[in-house]
Amino acid sequence: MLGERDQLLLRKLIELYLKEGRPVGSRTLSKLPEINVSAATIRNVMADLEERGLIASPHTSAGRVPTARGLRFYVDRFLTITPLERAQVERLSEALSEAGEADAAIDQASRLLSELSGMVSIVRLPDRAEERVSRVALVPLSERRVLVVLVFNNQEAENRFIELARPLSAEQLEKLSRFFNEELEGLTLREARARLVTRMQQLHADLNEGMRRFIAAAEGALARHEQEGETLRVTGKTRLLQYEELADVERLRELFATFEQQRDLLHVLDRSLEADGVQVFIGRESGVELDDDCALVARPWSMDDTLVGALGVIGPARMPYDRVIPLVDMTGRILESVLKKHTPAPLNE
Amino acid sequence: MLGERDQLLLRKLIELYLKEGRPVGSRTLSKLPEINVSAATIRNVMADLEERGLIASPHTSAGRVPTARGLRFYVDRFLTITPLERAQVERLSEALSEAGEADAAIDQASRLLSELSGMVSIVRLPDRAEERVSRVALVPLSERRVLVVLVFNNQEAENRFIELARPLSAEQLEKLSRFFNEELEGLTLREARARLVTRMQQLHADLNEGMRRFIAAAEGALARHEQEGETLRVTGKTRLLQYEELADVERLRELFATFEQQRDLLHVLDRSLEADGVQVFIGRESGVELDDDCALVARPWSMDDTLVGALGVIGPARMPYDRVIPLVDMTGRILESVLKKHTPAPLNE
DNA sequence: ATTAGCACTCGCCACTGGAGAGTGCTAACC
DNA sequence: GGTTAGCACTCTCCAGTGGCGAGTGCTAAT
Repeated sequence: MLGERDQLLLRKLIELYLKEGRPVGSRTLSKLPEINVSAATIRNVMADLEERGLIASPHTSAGRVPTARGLRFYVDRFLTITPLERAQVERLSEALSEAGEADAAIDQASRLLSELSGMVSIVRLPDRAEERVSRVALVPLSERRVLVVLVFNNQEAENRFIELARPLSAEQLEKLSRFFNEELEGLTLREARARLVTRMQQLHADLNEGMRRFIAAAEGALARHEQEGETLRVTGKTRLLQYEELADVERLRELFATFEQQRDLLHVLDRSLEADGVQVFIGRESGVELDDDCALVARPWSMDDTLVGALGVIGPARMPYDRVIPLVDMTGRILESVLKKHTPAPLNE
Repeated sequence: MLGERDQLLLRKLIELYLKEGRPVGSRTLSKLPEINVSAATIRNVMADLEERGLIASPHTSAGRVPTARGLRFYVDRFLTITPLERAQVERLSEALSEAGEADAAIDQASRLLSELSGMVSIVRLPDRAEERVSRVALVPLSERRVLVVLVFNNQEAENRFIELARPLSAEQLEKLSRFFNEELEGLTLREARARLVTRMQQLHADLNEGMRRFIAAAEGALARHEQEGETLRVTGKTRLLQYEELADVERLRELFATFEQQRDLLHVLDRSLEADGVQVFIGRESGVELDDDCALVARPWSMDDTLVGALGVIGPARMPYDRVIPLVDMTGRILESVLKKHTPAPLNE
């Protein structure tokens, strides 16, 4: 176990390091008002802390720097979180409510998260293929062109254009429209597609050529989304340039490569889904190819009590956790509350 | 005027520089098979070229490097353009046609432009507020919620959700739908908004409270787009990290800042609208805060014979112009042809 | 007009030595 | 026995040095 004094020293060392970004020496620490022992004593303590893997010295004569493990210890035991400033909370609320669609709200969340933290934000998007269709509308545009509007959860819509081999009459469209709404409502995109395929076979006799073709085309249009699969939004990569500890082109390149390779990032975010509330991953802890002096602060978010995504920021391990953690938390909360606003309600027809 | 031999030397120097990226010395040039004069003579010529501002030496003993002006001269006089490889053309065609909506096609163009050139691509988007509404559809979602679908040029659609203070009947919606389609078809978003305001006043007596409110809400929803104003898409910033000549964090930061500040970029792109065909801006020529060793290759693009945007790439001034120019040109052409595919046609109702 | 020759300049690199910061160890102290 | 002062040691950082290679400008000869 760590003694009282050892903990105090570790804490002060880390706080200084977070503030200054440079290795902290025994002399510097000994001058702090809270600390009444001499530099020599501190050196002894430091040797202990180093042995336990909590701090390390970059080289023989350069003071100590907290290791990932040290930072972990700090975050778990010492950190006191400053509540978010009201101005920031209001800014977040406003920006997210103003955005009309869910997608726009998520976009705003990502942008603000990056701006307010000064780091890179990552947001895992809900899988559109898992959202439930609440309404389908067919809009005839010309003889041979129809717009299919898919509405999800009554709060988000997607458009698909369909080119017809031959014209459809207004009645046929009307019939198709009823068909789609009856068959697909409440299904996920994935299920909807499967249903269309099945029904096409069952109803083969009842449908004429044109309608069959249309349904087939619609099924193809539904499929489009699956391959797109943009499931992660990364915003503000540029901001990393301003951190001295990363001011190395080679390093930056690696980091950026990690961002492009979204697979790894997804994996970490998935891990953050396991717990609720904000989680902090420091250095390699995350399992990603993240440098030991990078950290990720993430939080899952849900729609209608189902986890659908996660959001967070990535930055240097030396970040102001006391401000970043509440920021991520609050952004998640606000996003959730905004997306909850429009719960599906029955349609009066 | 430059003599025959001087031009040959300038040309060879630039070609070597473009290939190797290092300053080119007189000895190196003298060894080329095309060149039958000695290094000393070349040195004399070089002194002349330097006086004319076509080349410069980074320092006393480092060979010569073309200046922005020299590159300009090269591009205008010497450059022979390699036609684009068929594989690339096909890749572009396919990717752009597959994308259903215009927006997605533009997105693809931007992505591919960046990927194939290995540099940053920029695309100026058509101003949505200037596109013509071809159809408006109202989709009731619940008692108090309606989805408004705006279709532009029959090939792109946008969704707006409207929250009603009080429910509207199916007949009222039907009436509103006819009203919108009759009033707004063929107008730009901007005009449409103005029209709504005028008509509201004229028809005040004929409309009931609920319908008035709805129209007012619709007018507000139309307005939303104007403030958004994302008019520029920049893709592939990360790629700049790989160029040695920019391998300096300070430099990169400045460049990235230029990209964020879209105003300047827009300005250059606007200049490229003046001429038709591909244009090359080298260094400060562009008027942007671009480093002297950056260049922009851009081309306007149009829909239905009206200029609506521009697209291009930004990269180091030392770029393979012979490949980049046809790439930008072809991407523009293909984009235009894809967007032309669906010309508005009368609706059979 | 062209060329060979030569002194000169400059960037690059490896090496050097001194200053500053911080450590570990030891011996003295309370 | 924990704490402290003292001291030798180590390492980074920086400025200065000198040799090497590349390339130039000038001059004198062709």
